[in-house]
Amino acid sequence: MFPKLDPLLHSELRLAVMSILAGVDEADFTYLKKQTGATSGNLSVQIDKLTAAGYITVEKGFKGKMPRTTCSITPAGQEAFKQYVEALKEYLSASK
Amino acid sequence: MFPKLDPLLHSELRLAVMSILAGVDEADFTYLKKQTGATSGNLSVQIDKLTAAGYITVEKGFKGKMPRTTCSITPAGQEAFKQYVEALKEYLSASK
DNA sequence: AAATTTGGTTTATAAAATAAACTTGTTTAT
DNA sequence: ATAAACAAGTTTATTTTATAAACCAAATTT
Repeated sequence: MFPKLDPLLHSELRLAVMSILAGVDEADFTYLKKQTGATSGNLSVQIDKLTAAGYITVEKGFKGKMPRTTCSITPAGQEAFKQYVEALKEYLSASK
Repeated sequence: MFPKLDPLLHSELRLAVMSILAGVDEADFTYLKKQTGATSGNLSVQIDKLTAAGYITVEKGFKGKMPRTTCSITPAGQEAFKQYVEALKEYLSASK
């Protein structure tokens, strides 16, 4: 009746990050930070977890002389996000 | 852009419990346990938290000689659940 | 050249989820 | 009648997460 919710996605910040990345080609660290309102530390940690899970990829480069960390969602990440949304619907609609 | 998700509801088990209670008049401990597949300990703890938050009420009685714990959602709980669902939609649809 | 800002990472702390162990009483089998 | 097994939980302990605080290196501004 209640499917398991992917613990990697069932986190406010990671979900917000995935939600952003699901809709764009790529987004850099500072953009994600601004959009989510997260602290750098928290964002850094959660990006690591999503990377370790293979849900996103991170590319480190430079914009001019300043470091730039760019994140993109992977196909596996897209799929996991989709599955999570489906699973969540079961919870939200169980009351009907 | 991303509203805060009520931490009391953003928990797999508590959400499942609330989801069930949102649709019925009342449900007892064992029913909730069967439906959610949770362990007794976990369920007990999460019920306490929902009670402390004023989202549900708990009545203890007996069915024959055996103890029976009955849970019901409160108006505050209904409202919180509704708000949570609304907030969550912002996350899920951000990619559009 | 000193102070501040940018773009982060690492480490520490607080909170949550979960599991394991225990309690109280009941039913069943011997 | 008594021991064993079960029901319905609660309490305590352990593990996992989330979050914040502190730190770092390089770049920019004053």
